Amino acid sequence: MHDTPDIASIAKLIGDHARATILMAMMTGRALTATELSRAAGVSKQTTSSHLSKLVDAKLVVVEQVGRHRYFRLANHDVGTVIETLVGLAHRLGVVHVDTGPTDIAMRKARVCYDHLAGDLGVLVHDSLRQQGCVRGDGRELTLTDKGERFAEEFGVDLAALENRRRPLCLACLDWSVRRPHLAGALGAELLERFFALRWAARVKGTRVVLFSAIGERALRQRFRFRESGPALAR
Amino acid sequence: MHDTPDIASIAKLIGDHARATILMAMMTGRALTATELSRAAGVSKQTTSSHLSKLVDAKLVVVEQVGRHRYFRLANHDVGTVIETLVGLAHRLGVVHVDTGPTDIAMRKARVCYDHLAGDLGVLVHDSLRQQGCVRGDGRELTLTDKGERFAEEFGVDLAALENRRRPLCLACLDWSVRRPHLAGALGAELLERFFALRWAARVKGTRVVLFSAIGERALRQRFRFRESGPALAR
DNA sequence: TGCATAGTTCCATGGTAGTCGAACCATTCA
DNA sequence: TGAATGGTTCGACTACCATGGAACTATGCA
Repeated sequence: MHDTPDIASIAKLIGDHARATILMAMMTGRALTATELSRAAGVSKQTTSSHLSKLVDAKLVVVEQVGRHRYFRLANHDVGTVIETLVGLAHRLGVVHVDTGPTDIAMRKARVCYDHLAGDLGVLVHDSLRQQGCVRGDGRELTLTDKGERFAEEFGVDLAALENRRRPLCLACLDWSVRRPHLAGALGAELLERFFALRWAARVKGTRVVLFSAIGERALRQRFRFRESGPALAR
Repeated sequence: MHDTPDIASIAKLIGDHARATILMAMMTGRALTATELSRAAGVSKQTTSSHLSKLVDAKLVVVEQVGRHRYFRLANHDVGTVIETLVGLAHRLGVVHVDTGPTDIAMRKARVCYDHLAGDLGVLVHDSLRQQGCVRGDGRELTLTDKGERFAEEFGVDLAALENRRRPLCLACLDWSVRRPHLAGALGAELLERFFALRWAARVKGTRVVLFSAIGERALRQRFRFRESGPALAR
């Protein structure tokens, strides 16, 4: 009992305006980049970077690296609970609006992320496969189930060839516009190849946009049916 | 961003070691004098006075004047909730402020945590209720089962009255001597009241110790039977 | 390849806030 | 009335730390 929990050091971290705003912005559950957070907090990137490293050191926040982006989010539910009770105590309401990404609608809908499909449709594919029990897994690495193997083969993917490569077959890649995972890895890349081969979609030259034809999108949505509503939200 | 609840200024107040210790000392629910608090926090009276006036200004703490004494206590239950969640988070993160001092055996055995029972016996009550299927739940919030309701009514708790309050009925509060949860929330507080009413136990004046009589402890252990291995105590 | 962007580190600066000594006021009690 | 105790105010010292400018690394894109 003389081992008093050090609530002061935690509270001190929250007790700075910039950091509090950063944490509040993360309360949406979405992962945000340092730049977005710096805008939200209204301080420079250097300052934000310093704040974020403190929050990460204290394990209040975790970070996930995707290319040159680093996505930050609350480390666990307890952190959210603390913020929540603090907000309750402050008995006021307010939501921080953060500008998330480009306004290019086509980019948001479907684009290339390295070599696989990202954007709304990429997320749809991922969610569909997960919901149908084709892939499983909590973290970044996903496992392809038996059902998933059958699905892939039916779709014309040569799994044996893919497995020969060193590359992981299935990975969850965090989408920067939707902030929810889409399918990466060897299989993710191969699926995109199939979409092109089937003439469902084509790349728009000079950009990363993937343009689906009306027929192609309909075919995609049919193949990757999504039986409703709340896709288990990324945490 | 300018209308967001100002959680930073609140957290900043808690984010100082002396003030955090003061607030923790008040978690017993007792009103304490400035001098007592200065001893608890280990700072001078002037410093304590300055801290207290800040806490009062911010309405986290209220003061009651009695003669030349001024009794300070937490302003309301929300403040206690914030501290409680912070303690929970601190433990999850494993940050404890080690303060060398005599280990008071009585405190470890049974003490008041804000307004409910903590210590070995508090943990025993929690574990018993859980093992008998009276409460369920993984996180901080627990649910009272039908069986639990019957148990509480039999024990003389007026559940209907408790449910009328805003306060959550059952919460798991992490014990910082035993590192295991005990029962908090409205029911936790009410149970402690019953223990006092039944004359099983009494508070030791001026401390947070709850002293059970031999008869009282036997009665408690009988009522909250705990089948199987004793509480695995580290240390 | 060259350019733009994301993000970090280093550093100087200025403000804020925790601390206690000393003096002061208020209450109680002998 | 004087002494003791509870508690606050004032002022000075000090340490911490949030901040952004500048320079730097790394990644992605055309």
